[in-house]
Amino acid sequence: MTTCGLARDALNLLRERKGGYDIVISDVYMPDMDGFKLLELVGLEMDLPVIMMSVDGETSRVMKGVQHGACDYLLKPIRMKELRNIWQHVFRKKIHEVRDIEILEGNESFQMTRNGSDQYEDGHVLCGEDLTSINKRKHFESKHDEKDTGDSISTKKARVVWSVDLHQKFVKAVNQIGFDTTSLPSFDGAMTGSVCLAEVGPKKILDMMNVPWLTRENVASHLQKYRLYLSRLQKENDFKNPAGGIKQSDSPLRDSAGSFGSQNSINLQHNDVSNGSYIFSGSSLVVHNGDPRSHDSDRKRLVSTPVEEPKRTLTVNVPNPRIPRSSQMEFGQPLAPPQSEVDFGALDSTFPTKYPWCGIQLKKEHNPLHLNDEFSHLPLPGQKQLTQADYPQPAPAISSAPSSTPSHNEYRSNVNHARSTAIAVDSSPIQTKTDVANHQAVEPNSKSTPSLENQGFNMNSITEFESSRKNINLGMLPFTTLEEDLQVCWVPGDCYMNLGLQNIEVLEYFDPGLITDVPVNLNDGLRFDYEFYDPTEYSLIDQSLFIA
DNA sequence: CTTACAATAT
DNA sequence: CATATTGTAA
Repeated sequence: MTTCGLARDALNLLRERKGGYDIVISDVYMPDMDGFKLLELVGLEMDLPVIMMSVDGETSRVMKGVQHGACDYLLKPIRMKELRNIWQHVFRKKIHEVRDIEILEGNESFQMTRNGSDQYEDGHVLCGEDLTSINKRKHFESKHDEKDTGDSISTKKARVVWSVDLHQKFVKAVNQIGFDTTSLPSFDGAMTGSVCLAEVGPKKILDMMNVPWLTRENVASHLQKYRLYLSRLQKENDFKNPAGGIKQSDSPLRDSAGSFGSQNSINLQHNDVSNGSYIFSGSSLVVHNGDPRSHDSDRKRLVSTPVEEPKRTLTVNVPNPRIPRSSQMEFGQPLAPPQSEVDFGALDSTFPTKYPWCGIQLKKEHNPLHLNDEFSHLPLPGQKQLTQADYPQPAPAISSAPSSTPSHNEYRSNVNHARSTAIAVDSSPIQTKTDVANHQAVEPNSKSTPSLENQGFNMNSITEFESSRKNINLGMLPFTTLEEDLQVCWVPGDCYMNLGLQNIEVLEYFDPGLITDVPVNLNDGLRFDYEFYDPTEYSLIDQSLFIA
């Protein structure tokens, strides 16, 4: 990527190296030339997509840009999201040229540029930046205006997204390693598991995963998170059956792992490139009876959980001092074949069974399972991120595909909230009723057109989500005793990633009819990664492109 | 403003 | 390599 302070310079570069650049991003206001003039010249002399940007969002100006041939007009505090989408312009163009090729690498290729045969994709940015407007946009920008923008963007290391897909690989690797080393997974014995884990290191995992661009650090970081997650799960389990419960806990864990595997299979392959986005439909499928609202289920789960064991929650706070990491042990159980889709099935089965009870308290035993499930979810959360973002397209498909695969939702939303919830929860007792009311109000929409709404996404919903959960809980358990409340809180923590399990439970919970209310929440949850695709942008993109 | 994630430092 | 800290994004 090349940045220029003056339009003339940019023009000269473009003329010198025709073919050396793929896209031009220009500010409307530049010291030496009007952005529209540049746009015009570029349009006349070369066939490059030009994107205009400015702090000025006045329609007349935007229109002018478009009329002069700009393929996009970005308002200045430009966000990564928007930048992620500009590659589309290049892509579209290239497609015509039959130069597809690596496009695919997509994600990163776009900004980082890989020099490959193609020279590179450079965009050159001309701009006088007015960073001023920007919020955080940073110091870097302040320094050298123009360059900074471009540089900062390109420079920044792309964050790894740990899509479901990726996470699956990760889990698989962990399990395999554990498996091999221990060699005898046969028992549930936590010990074994723990041992295995101990042996598992980022390096090995990285090797196993076989994902080229991933670094050891990435894996290490994720592993850290994963372990935390595990420990958390363990804690919960411990509480549940501190002494005897062992069995249950173990098995469940395994299941969870397996579930992941299953999901993987389901996932799309596009992912590799970058999409992690959609992937896991599997879980969702399991969850709902047909409804696409995967999220809902999660939340529901929360609800259910509370029901399950209220008392403990209290204790929870002071949970077992037990070995913190012990949790891993369970985890270690990887023994169970990772791939097992079976687990999934199991889940499903559970679902029905639970269903019946739904009424109120399903409980306990399942919990452990749930936890596991949750685990699996972990991976999902990250999806949005940059890297993946680029590729996108599939997402839309999801929406379209609705009937068949309502499932694709993303877990991630759930994940994030979990903790917050916990906190919030405490307070919740009081609020509960009110929340519920609100929640319901919202719901209506979702119900009417679940799929649509999903697409529509609810970006904001986070808060709503949480509230919704609470509501649900409340709704479910009007009485919620203090204890219950506590549980609620507790659960959330666990939740981190849970989807499937929660979903299941939720369903049960809901089935009774609560569902009607609940559903709304679910929809919200669905929102997907949608964000990537702006509706507008989306339109821009030709689906055909992807298809190709 | 908070939470959660991934990166980076220790 | 594990854990703690930091920086960001939602």
